[in-house]
Amino acid sequence: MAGQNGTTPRWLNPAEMKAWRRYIIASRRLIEALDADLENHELSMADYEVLAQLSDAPERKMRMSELADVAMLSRSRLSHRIKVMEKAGWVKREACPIDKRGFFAVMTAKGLKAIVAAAPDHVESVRSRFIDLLSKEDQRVLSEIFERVTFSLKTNPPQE
Amino acid sequence: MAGQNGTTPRWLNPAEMKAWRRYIIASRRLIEALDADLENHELSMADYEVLAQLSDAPERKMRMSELADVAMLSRSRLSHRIKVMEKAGWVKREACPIDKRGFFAVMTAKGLKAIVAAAPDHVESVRSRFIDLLSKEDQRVLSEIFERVTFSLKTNPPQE
DNA sequence: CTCAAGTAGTTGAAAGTTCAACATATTTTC
DNA sequence: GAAAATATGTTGAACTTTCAACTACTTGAG
Repeated sequence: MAGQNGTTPRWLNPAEMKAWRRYIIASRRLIEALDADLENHELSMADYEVLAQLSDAPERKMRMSELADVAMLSRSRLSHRIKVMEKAGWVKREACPIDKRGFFAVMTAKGLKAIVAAAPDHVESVRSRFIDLLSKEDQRVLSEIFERVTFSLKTNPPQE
Repeated sequence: MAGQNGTTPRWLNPAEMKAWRRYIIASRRLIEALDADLENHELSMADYEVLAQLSDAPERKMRMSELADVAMLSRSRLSHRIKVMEKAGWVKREACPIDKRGFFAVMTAKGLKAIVAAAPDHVESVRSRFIDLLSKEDQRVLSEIFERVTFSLKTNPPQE
């Protein structure tokens, strides 16, 4: 765990504080904006991610737990969400014949249509609000930074 | 608004895609980890932010709507949250004598104790999971990037 | 002064998320 | 090959967040 011991805290100096606050605040606003942009297609970012992952999967279907992993949702959350998306007609469930515990989420034609309609706008949104603001060098630095962050989290995961 | 016109979409090239996905995925995991670290103090990031802002305010009190702004919460959400935090004994509400519509959220001694207890751990958590992974140059680049993002969002806000 | 418009904040209901418990099936172990 | 341990996925309840409506007050125009 982080901190927790009795040593004096290593507070952030001004440059560190600036980097941290700008990053965290801008990121929240960015996500908000991307979400708002997607609203035109009646999709949340999470729903978009689910559909995008399905559209890339072989036969446009994927086991629930794998889908939960790649879309970074808890199983429970995915299960609830798929129920809603099923009602909207974007996906359906299909029992797995090999593992009788398992289910596939399968994208429907309507779901495909929805993601195909949303994708260009979403990409344009990501581009104009983020990617286009980065130089090639910025892209490189950013990739490296967040690769390090991910690696470090893997090495030192929270909680037990 | 982004996209929405009939031109062919400017898809992301591999380097752009890598930068984007690493950033967005690592950021989500980072937030998760920071939240998990805070759980030892029975605080969410949002509650932490509210208490931190209050502890910096004159007399440790702030008008509801200002607090909502600086903590990046909707008024409604803050209102609900303050109700819970009041029950926990961290804050109380106080009517504003000048503007009779208004209320202050005021931090209690117990609230101060909670944030003072949590802050060192939280800072250590931010440090070890993020700041310590950045060189001075990384910090600088990051600050600039996200300053641009914020500026661009201000210039070109979502929705209407 | 008075009325219209705007601002502060709360509320309850709806929607979304988390949590723990559960049913069912598979895998492992002895 | 049975029993124990694990894995898949769902469920309902509790909690959180959003949304739209609302009250009460302030401000500004004429």
